[in-house]
Amino acid sequence: MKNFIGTYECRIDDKGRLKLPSSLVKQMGDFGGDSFVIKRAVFQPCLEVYPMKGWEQLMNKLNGLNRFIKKNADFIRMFTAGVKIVEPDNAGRLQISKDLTHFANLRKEIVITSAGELFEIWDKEAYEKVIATSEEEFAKLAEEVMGDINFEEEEQ
Amino acid sequence: MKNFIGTYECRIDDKGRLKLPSSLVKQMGDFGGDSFVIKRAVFQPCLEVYPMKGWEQLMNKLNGLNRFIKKNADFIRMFTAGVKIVEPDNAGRLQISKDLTHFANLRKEIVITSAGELFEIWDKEAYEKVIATSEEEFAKLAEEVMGDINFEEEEQ
DNA sequence: CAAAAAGTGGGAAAAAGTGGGAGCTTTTGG
DNA sequence: CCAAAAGCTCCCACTTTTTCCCACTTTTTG
Repeated sequence: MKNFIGTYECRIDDKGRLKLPSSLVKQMGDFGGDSFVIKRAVFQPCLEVYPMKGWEQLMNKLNGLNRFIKKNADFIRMFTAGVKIVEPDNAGRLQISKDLTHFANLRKEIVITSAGELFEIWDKEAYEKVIATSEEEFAKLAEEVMGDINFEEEEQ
Repeated sequence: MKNFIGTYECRIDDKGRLKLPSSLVKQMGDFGGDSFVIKRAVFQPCLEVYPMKGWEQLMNKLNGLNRFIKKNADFIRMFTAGVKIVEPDNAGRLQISKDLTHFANLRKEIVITSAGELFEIWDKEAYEKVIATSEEEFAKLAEEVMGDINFEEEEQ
């Protein structure tokens, strides 16, 4: 499965159009189809953009959940709240709807950061704040998250 | 896996292009492919350059993480902060983007230092400062980091 | 010392980024 | 239910930045 690579700085114009860096536009072309899904992120005040295909796979997983269990139904409803389909215009811009802009606190300066099969859209200020989290915290995270991964079994 | 060897001094021109020492360019050729990933280092104000192949292996590991666990998502974001794809032009220069230049405080004089499967790019002044760290501290580090490694069972 | 390699600089073409108008659709408020 | 306003889309044109290429200077090597 393809992955997005890169962090980019860009901006939103007065009409709410986010100019995607052309490198990202090129990468998006590799995902087959112009359509993408944009939605609120779960843990942070930012937006997530999924290639349609990846989104469908994710939804298939969600649909496997038993909706007769209340918390499953609740989760699905919340997870899919505010989902929109978008596609870049021919100048490589994404129209971001008002409610999403508001949710993620997007102003002029934006940071786009890739995260594997999706990318995130941040207000620059908020992004830098999150990234500037203390080194100790990152070190701790690194150990917790990566500590179990075995780097020996490199299958080149 | 190949490793980079050496420390080099070089400079950035007015257009933000970093001339790589030709010895390094030769080494880079051995990593298969012209593409490299350049990113912010996490613990130091310098940049790191990965051969694309090594980067992809690393990212494959990260992509195995479950992003519905918050600390995983946070870790991925922090680790991939400031990532860009670069490749040397045919004069052996790397274009360093504005934001990365700013992050690492790069001015004219640069030091490149290899660190195994990646190399680091430092502003010369900052580098000298870090290196000037007291010898005792280095000695202590050496014990902590290398003390447990068994040098006997080297295969090949 | 000559020739080759390494390092530097700059200009022009191409690509990326920016802005705005016109018209259609949706929402809001009376 | 209608009118006005706001939101969105599509299109075109202009400005800025980046990329690519070429040519010159400096250093190294035999």
